Amino acid sequence: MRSYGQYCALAKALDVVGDRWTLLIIRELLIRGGCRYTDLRDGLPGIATNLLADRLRELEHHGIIYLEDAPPPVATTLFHLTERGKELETVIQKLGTWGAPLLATSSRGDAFRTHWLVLPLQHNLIDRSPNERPVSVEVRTGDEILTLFTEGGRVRVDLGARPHHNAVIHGAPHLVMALLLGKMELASAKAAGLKFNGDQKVLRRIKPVSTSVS
Amino acid sequence: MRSYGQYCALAKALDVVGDRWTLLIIRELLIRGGCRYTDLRDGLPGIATNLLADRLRELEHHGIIYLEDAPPPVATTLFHLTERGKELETVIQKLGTWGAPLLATSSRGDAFRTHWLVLPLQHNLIDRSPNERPVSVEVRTGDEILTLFTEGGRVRVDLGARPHHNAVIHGAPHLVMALLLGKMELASAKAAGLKFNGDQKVLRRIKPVSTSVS
DNA sequence: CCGGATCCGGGTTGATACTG
DNA sequence: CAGTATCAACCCGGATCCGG
Repeated sequence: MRSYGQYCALAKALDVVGDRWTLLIIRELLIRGGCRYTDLRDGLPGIATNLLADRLRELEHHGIIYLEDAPPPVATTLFHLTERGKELETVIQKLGTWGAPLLATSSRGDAFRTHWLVLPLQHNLIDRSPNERPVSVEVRTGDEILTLFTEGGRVRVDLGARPHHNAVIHGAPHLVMALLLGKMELASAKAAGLKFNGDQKVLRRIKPVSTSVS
Repeated sequence: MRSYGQYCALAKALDVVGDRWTLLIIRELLIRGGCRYTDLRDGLPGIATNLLADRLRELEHHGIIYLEDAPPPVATTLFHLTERGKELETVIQKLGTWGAPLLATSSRGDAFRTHWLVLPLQHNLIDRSPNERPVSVEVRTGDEILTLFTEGGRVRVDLGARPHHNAVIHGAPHLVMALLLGKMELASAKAAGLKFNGDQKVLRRIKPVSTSVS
């Protein structure tokens, strides 16, 4: 992208991360940590492969990501965020919070990846009973499985299943989000097709930070 | 901009404000309030007039701005942010904070407008002695004049001069910012060409929030 | 299969000129 | 003052190809 050429911090930030796809690439790296080229392409449906290669080059040049030559058995290069790159998490969180209301009117043809739920869930959920024993919830939606678990008053969200969990939520992404973010009661969500098994007390314990939307 | 087509709040936000120039237009409206078309063009050096017209149309369509037909004496249309548009201030503040370190290595040919300093100053300065009588500082840099004044523990930054002020700072933008944001001592700033007249105590009273950069 | 590079058609941007 | 019109240059998306 051509530089705005303005002596302004916002313009300078956009010179680096204002390109199309750039912030979405950083979203992927924030969620998943080190990624292979193909992992990124899978998490960014619609991106052209030459654009992904271009963006990764620019991001490395700007010190936002670095490349790791993974040792054998994998023998591939992994892309990681630098510390400077990780500092973009607050930017992405604010943009996501602002954009969350737009999901309500989302078109049905939208692509979806389960791991996209990690950041909004992690930013909005807290453990209301941090002194009781830890609990975890398995979330089955889309093509992958997420696990929510309490940890030090916070709620961590990880990709993949765990051997133990106190409850399982299974259903369409918007129903899962509406239930967990307190926009819908369990009964309504079930009526809309969501399935819930296990201890319902976890829903009173894992709650959104406030009445916030995203 | 073509939609990313992803069921993700970040992608939806970028569908609306991810276009080139869009966030800079919102910056202008945040700083100055209602603007005429020409005000916006002047505050966005480098933008093509057809792009400005396109972006304003899209922003109105998305409910980020609205048009006001200013009554005579001015008899022109003014562009305003809606409440939804004003909610982007936190996004812009985070992006600006992230981008602030990039100003250090800024090229000398960058365009500059004095009012671009309003948001970074207002976000980073507080009144360390909110119970004493209010003070104000006139800042002369670039082509316009700013006035800083304490108000309820905060520091407000407005465009234009005031009849009364306790001190005047006059010099290059980067020196003004370095002094006010605590990155440079007054003596060093003066040695670099900054001029300071009036009560130096205001510099111990109007201070950056922390050691933050932007 | 992985990590791209190359090519091409179409859409977007930027500069300038022009108009009500 | 507030845009529209025009057009060249650039960028994007999709497809294909290629070396490890």
